[in-house]
Amino acid sequence: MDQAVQDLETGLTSGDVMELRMWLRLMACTSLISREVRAALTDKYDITLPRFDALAQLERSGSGLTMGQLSKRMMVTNGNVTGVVDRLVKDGQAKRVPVPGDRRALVVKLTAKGRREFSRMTKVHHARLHELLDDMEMEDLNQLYDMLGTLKNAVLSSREKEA
Amino acid sequence: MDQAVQDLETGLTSGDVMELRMWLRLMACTSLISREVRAALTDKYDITLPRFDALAQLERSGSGLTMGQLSKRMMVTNGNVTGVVDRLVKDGQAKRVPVPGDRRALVVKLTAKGRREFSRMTKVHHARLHELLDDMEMEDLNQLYDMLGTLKNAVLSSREKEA
DNA sequence: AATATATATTTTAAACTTAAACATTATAAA
DNA sequence: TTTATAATGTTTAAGTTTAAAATATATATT
Repeated sequence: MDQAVQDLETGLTSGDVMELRMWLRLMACTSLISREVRAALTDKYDITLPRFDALAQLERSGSGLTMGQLSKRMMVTNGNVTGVVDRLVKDGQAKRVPVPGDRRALVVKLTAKGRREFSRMTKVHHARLHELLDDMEMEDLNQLYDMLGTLKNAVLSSREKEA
Repeated sequence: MDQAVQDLETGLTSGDVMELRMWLRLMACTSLISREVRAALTDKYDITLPRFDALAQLERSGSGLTMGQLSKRMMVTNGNVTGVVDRLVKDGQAKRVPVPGDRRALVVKLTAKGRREFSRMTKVHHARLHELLDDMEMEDLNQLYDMLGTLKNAVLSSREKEA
């Protein structure tokens, strides 16, 4: 992005200011929706957002994910996933299965109970999201989705350049 | 948003699917940028993102914020702010000042040290954000900002309807 | 084979986060 | 005034999160 007029006070260009504003608003939106979605889930079920996210990734994966894969998809650190999966296992929603041929790795799989309960939870999750976004036009939603894609690619490509 | 064709398998409409996709991508973007910005800050300074956020809110406020106000602006719970401010105080970056006329309330203010250190940190923060968003066209950035505003308003108005 | 390096996961310590309970002070109502 | 209700902030318990260290296994090099 082009630099523009520089503010003598703050040292910020008008581009910097726009970047900052966008970033603050992005966080605000995520935080706002997160809170509502979490509340909907925890009101009805004994589940947290990270646990729900893990179940969703496992369901989507079909046949399970290694701890490392799950960590990447949840975009959290490795050690974090250990604790979340521990609790899923304790409650019988997931299980750890050894990987034949690699004794380091473990595949996490949903249990029948986990799949069943996730299916119920996901209905509540989608319903709450739908309520929250009811005022959004389909067109805006699509456009926002595309713009976020542009953003994501921009950030990813910026990271790659550094490596 | 209008309902559309309903999928018999999942019970989701095409609108639901779009809502979900947008939400997942929103979280992904926030998470992606968060991680980079946090790393930039913690590499150079002994500060965490929540603490930096608190400092930013206090700086912006001019004359300080009560615990409750800070909690609202940071969009986290009341109890959360107690701990974050505790650490700022411990490190001499902020102080709690009694409010004359209301012995329940406390105003959190930046110290000179806090202001000085925040000013240095914020440069790193903006620089990292600028690197990450360098590939974004100014026009796209503006458009994204506007769309996020639409989203924020949609969610806020949806919440109000319920109350 | 022995050594070095890399990969997969867990553990640890410190901090963050939430919801709910608690303590204190303020305001309204009887 | 006395009592009830509300507001402000802290504490607690459980869970999340990170970065860094540790453990165990796999792969590559010599």
